[in-house]
Amino acid sequence: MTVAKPPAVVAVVGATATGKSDLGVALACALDGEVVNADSMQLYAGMDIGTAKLTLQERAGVPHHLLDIWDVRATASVADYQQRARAVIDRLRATGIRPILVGGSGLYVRAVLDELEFPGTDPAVRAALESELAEGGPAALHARLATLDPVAAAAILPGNGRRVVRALEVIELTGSFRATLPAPRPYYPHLQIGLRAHRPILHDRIQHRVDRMWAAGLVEEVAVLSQAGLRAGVTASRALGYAQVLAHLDGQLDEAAARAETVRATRSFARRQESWFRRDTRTRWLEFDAPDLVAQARAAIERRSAPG
RNA sequence: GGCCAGGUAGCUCAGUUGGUACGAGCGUCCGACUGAAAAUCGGAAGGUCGGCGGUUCGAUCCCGCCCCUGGCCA
Repeated sequence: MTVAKPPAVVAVVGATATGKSDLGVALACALDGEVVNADSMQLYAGMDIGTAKLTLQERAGVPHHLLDIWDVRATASVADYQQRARAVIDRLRATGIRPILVGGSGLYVRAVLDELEFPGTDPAVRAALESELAEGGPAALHARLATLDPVAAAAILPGNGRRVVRALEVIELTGSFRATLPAPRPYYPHLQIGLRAHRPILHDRIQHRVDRMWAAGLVEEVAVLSQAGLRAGVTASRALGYAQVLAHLDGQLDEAAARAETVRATRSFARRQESWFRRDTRTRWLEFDAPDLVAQARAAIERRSAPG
């Protein structure tokens, strides 16, 4: 009687609008798996249309974990996500269920699949640094970082106030800050499948996706969330589509401009996603529109699982 | 048909009172990324300065003609 080994984690990553969610469901069905969300914005309850969250029907009976776990007013936290995602994955693997991690948030995926420990945070320290940033700009803070941790300072560009603030916060808490990602070391045995689309096609798909979001009532969704405190959330209020519609509701953009700006920003985001996942040489890239996409993915997974 | 404004990077526009375009924003391409990452920041490639002729040592900038765009007048 052999005890079944816990299944390796399969991750489906890539740029937005390449069909990750659908492939995730298909693989879950084929491999007796369940989907674990790795999309930072789908973690928010009520953000459905703008995050292209799969409907219950589209999930086809496959359990989806870690959707709708945060209130739109809450600030996102990779560390919190990491802990929750690993708890879910541990549970699934222990019962022989294949976890299919699906999402385009690079850091989130990385935080789950590989060794990565996030130093703590302190709201008071952070707030103080942020007000300093707002008043004096990033240069002064970066100069201070250079005296406290030259290595970190060298790795963070002087104009990047956001990262400089975080670095200084961590230094105040722990004495140093690691500003470069370590070489990946797997936390779980896993295979990362990347879906890829040629840029012009991807751009076209993004345009159509945004059109569909508008037709499906994104403006109304944002209006409702606005009542629920969306503006108070530093993360959710900046989400693609949501930020632009909020600007429109505030009269800063007309609706056409909000829509065009959403397309523009989403394309730009897709570029960053590709850049992130491309950097990870372990990613197994598949063409998003391959007729036998699911079969290709399964083959890759079987190869991964094969002994030797 | 006449008058006016304008034709400079893929787009929207700066600029040079004649001496190799300091261009900018956006787009495009690329990169970084450890508790906001759908965030944040950086780099690169793009121009025969509408066409033809003239003046000049030299013209994107001056002159002439032509073409195109927008507006006004007929």
